[in-house]
Amino acid sequence: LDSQLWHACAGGMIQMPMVNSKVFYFPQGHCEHASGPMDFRNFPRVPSYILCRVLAVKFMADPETDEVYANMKLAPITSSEPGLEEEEERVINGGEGQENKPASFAKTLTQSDANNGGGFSVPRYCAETIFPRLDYSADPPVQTILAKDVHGDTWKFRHIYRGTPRRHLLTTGWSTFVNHKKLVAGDSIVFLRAENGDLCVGIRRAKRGIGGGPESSWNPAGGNCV
Amino acid sequence: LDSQLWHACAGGMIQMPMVNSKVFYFPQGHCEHASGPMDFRNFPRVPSYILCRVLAVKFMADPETDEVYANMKLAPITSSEPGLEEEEERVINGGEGQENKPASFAKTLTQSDANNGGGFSVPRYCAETIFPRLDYSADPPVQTILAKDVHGDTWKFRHIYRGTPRRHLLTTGWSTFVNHKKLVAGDSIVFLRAENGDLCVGIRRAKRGIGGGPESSWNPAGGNCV
DNA sequence: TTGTCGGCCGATCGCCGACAA
DNA sequence: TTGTCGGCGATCGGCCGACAA
Repeated sequence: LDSQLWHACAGGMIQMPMVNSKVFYFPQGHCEHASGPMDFRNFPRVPSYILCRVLAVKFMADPETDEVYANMKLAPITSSEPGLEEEEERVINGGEGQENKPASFAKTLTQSDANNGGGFSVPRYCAETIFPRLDYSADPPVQTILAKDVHGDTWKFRHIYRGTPRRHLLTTGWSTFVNHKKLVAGDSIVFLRAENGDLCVGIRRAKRGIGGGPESSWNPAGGNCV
Repeated sequence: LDSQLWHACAGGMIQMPMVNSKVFYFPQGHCEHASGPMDFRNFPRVPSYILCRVLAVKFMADPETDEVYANMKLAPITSSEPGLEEEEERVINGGEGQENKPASFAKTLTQSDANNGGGFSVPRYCAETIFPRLDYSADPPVQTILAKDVHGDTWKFRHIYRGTPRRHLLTTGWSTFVNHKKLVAGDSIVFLRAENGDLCVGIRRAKRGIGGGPESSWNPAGGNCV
């Protein structure tokens, strides 16, 4: 899985440590994330955190849901090990340099995007910045867009600029995508222009937690250009 | 799972031994059935067959495909055990007495049954023998039919007698059934009238073996009233 | 008796601009 | 700028009798 697309799907709040950097591993946090709350007072010999060196990082995506996650290989660091202190805070950010991140855009799906008539309302900024340039001399301006998902599968969309006032829309192909990915209002879609010019598409599922609560509507990178 | 419906789905060629009867157990046959061809010459100490007593028989159906199978508990018989010779050939036939089998009917689905317009052409014999009696004074004669599948789920069909010449058809509800069960032309459907009067419905998948061969078109009970 | 076909009608899908937030 | 709505044309599902095997 492409690291750039992975980061675009994960969102701007997610930072991944580089291989060979040092991290703290929290056994209780890992355990709770994997299988729910657990009382670690029964295991007093498990330390609350362990200093580790990152041996490997693998960017993954769930074959069913497209949700991204990572596999990391960690090794505990003995206190005598020579440190590479200056490397500790390095992170993989999807691009090489600081401002070399590829352009990407995330939008949370509205009811109209997910339910109605099978169309997707494309924010102008996304259409003009991420999508291939549209020939505005045509009437109406229209083109076919190809986008690769996290599995490398290509999706075809009809991109048209129409209506009064004019706006960008994805029409034919959009509902197929929505149905196949089982998207609902509240889920987000991510468009990304890779360095080689390819257009990529990823998704972020809305939090499905019972109750949901106000925190589930707080989206670290939702609706904003990364 | 009801033993009568199980036998109707399994077909007339399938006979199940009664509990306490004696059977021969073939290890190689069992193994090949479960996991494919195997060379038993590597295991010369495994006998080719073992005389056993049937301790239990459980009639099952795959929750996904509805295909029926059985779980049997066998115990090897020591040669010194007193035999109940007269019981050896008793089988469970789904009914109690000899001619007490419930009426059932199997039909292999045609292209028209599986693909076209969502209807099912009901052979006259099935409609008149298995289905509830239709009121032929109405014009057209029509009724709603309820049928229980192997899981106990009830399916609703519109049964109508129309056309020139007149014929029995299942219309509304049929395509839902076909899609849900993923039936294709060549699969079979079994209707059965249980002793309590309930109508039941089961399915037999067509052989999907590679090549198929002529033997896959030879259906022990297909198309015939059992 | 029943498998397949074309006709046809109604439901749904999905593209559209109007309008307003 | 863009979310939602009603309109409406195209497509599809599915019920029908005709016809022939």
